[in-house]
Amino acid sequence: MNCFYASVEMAYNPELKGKPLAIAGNPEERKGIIVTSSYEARAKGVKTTMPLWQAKKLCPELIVMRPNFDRYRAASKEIFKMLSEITPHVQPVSIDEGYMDLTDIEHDGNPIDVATNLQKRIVDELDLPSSIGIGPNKFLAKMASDMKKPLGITVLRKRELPHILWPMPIEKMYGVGKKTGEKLNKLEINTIGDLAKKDVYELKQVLGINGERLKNRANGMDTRTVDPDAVHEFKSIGSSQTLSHDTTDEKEIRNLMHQLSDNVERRMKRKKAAGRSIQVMIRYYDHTTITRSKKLNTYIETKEDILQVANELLQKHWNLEPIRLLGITLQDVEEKKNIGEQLNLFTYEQRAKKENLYIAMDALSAKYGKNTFKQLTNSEDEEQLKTSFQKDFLDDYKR
DNA sequence: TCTGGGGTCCTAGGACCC
DNA sequence: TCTGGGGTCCTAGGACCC
Repeated sequence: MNCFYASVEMAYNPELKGKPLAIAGNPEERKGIIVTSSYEARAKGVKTTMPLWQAKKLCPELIVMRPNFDRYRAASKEIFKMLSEITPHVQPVSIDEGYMDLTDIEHDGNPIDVATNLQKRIVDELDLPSSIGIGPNKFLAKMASDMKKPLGITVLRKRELPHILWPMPIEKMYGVGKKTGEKLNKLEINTIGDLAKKDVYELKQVLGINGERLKNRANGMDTRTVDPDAVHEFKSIGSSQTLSHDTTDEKEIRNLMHQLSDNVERRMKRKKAAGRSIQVMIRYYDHTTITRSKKLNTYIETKEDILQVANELLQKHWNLEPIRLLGITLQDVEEKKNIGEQLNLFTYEQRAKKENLYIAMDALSAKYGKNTFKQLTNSEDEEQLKTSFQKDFLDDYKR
C-alpha cells in the first residue's frame, strides 16, 4: 500500500486529499517523528523517521495527525480479505504489505489482469492506492512493487534482469541497508549488477551467509515460498516506550514497567500464547542501548510473572544513569494449544504457592462445608478466587 | 530540540556435554 | 605432560524491514 496510514486518513476524511499530511508519534513530545506522510508532504522533503520539528521546518503548512491504529487495522483486514478471495496462498508481511502466490491461479487469466482488477477494487471500495509487483519469486516481486508508485503495476521477468534490475544502485536492493551498502561499496560494488557478478567467496568473507544470499537474489534467485501460516508463527511480543524526559525516578520507572508488562500480557492473551524468555531493553540518555534477557524453565503469560522477571533484570543491569526508553519483550513464544501442561508452574516459589492453594481449598472445603467451596470454585474471576482463597487460608493457617 | 515502535534473522563467545 | 573435535544451549548485540 502507498503511504498507507496517510492514505487511510485521506479516505476517511477526503478534505485531507491533496494536502501535505503526516502521521507522527506524539506531536507534543520529542518522540514525535514522522511515521508516514502523503506524497504532497514528501514533495517538500518530509521523510519517514524525520523528527517532527524538522518536518515542519521544511513544510510549515504540514497537517499532523496522531496514528489511529484501529482504522489502519480495519482497512488492512478488508484488503487481505480481497486478496484471499483470489487465492488462499496469501502471506501478510506487515499491516500494509503481503505476498500472493498466483502459480495455481486458474480463473481471470494472467497475473496482470488479476493485479489490475485487485488494485481497482481496493480503490473503488476503500479509496486506497497500492502498488503491485509481479515476478517469479518473492524478491523480484518485491523489487517490482517498489518501481512504480503510486498505483503502479510492474512485471519483472528473469530475462529482464540485466536491463531493469542490474543498473539499479545497490542501496535500493531489498535486504541491503546502510551498513551492508557501505561494506559492498568498499568492494567496489555500486549496482545490483556488480553484486550479481561478484565472487561468492569474497562476499561471504565480508557478509557471511548473507553475502551468498544477496548474490543469489541479485541473479534473480530466491527460494522462499509464500507461507500463509507464517503469521501464526510469531516468535516474540514486546512493548517499549520512550519517556517524555530522561529519568532516574524509581516511581516513574516502576509505573512504566507495569504499563509495559500489561501491554505484553494483553497482546499475549489476544493471541492465546505464552513465552519462556524475557528481554529487557534500556536506552540511556545518550542513546546507548542495552538488552538483557533471561531464559526460564517454564512458559509464562501473566502480567505478574512478566513483571517479576523484567524487574529482576532491570535491577541487576540498570547502571543508574538517566533512562530514555524501556522495553519488555516476551520471547520463545508459542501458542498455548501447543504448550500443554507446563503453563502456570513458573518458579518453585509460585509452585509452592499453588500447592498451598490446593491445601487451602481442601482445608476450607472441610471446614466451611462443600457448598461454600463450590460457590468459590465456580467463580468466574480466577484471580479474585486465588487471592480470596489465599487470604482465607493464610488467616486460617496463622490461627 | 535528534533519532518511535514493532518485529525477524544472524553472529559470536562462553558454558557445558560426550 | 596443558589439551582434540563435535555438538547444543544461552546471552548479547547488530543489521534489516515496515
